Amino acid sequence: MESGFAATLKGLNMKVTPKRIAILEILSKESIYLSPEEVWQMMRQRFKSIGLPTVYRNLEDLSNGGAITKVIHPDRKLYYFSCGNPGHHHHFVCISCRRVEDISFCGRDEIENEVNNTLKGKVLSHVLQVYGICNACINEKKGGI
Amino acid sequence: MESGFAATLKGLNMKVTPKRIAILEILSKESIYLSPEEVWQMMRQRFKSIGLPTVYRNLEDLSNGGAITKVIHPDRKLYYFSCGNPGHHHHFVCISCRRVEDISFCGRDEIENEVNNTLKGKVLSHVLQVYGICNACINEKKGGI
DNA sequence: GCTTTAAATAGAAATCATTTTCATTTAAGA
DNA sequence: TCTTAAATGAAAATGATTTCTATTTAAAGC
Repeated sequence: MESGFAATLKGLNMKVTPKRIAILEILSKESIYLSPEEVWQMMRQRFKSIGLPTVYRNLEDLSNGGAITKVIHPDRKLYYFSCGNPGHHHHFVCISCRRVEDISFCGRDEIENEVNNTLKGKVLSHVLQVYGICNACINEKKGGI
Repeated sequence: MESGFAATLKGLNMKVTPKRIAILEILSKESIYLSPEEVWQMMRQRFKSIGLPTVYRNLEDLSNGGAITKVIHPDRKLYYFSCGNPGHHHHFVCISCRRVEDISFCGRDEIENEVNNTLKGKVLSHVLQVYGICNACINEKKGGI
């Protein structure tokens, strides 16, 4: 039997390569978002030869395919994380530890209504992302570390 | 009497310079978002000597002060527009003509509830932006240009 | 108005995240 | 296995954005 990651790649019509599997493994083990550079550093522990462009390319392709997700970050750099939830939804990002959690609130209907009826326009997409402090970081601070 | 732009700058404790006034004038005349480069090109028509870094710095400072607003753009580059609405609100961005319009829907209460009660975290901020086609662009297409 | 001084600016250069190029390797279907 | 398009490594390029430093300027006090 093959790893679920191989099936994921096949589902995206991407060739199943060891490096792509490894990228998916690395991201799925983390509950936080990572930069391409950080993924690359972790890949370098597994592969004697691995180029940073390969990491950039694969992260981009996996993201476009929906296997991983981009974070909207104020510094406008690229960050990715693995999100198992396949449906449309949004994320809570902890600014202290980088943890990403799903939120179910969306507001698509209200947005659709307002754009259709008030602006007389048409909605194509929307982004919603919440920044804050996650439960673990709140408790850590309470405990005084 | 002085332009409202001068008052805006004073309110931000920024010196009132002709270039800052011009940047505010340029952005407030547009209903679309502009890149720093585009603002610079327009500034060069007014000033014989104007550096691109000056435009970048002032756009950044004006944005931090709340006098102008950044667009969240998929290409991760900087874009700014002038938004007179001082309260917390979000924007509809036309992907056809770059027009930016206010939307009143926010969802802050629902988000706050979900993060507090379900994730047991704390909300610090959130971003919401809607992409679509504005009324003018819809009608333009209907007319067949 | 004239001085003073911190802030703003120009111009040039640096930064550096990201992308491109191209030669080589590899996955996977015939 | 053989074939071929796709994936990759390494090096180089790109280009938006930022930094540096000398010069200019806004504006507060005289």
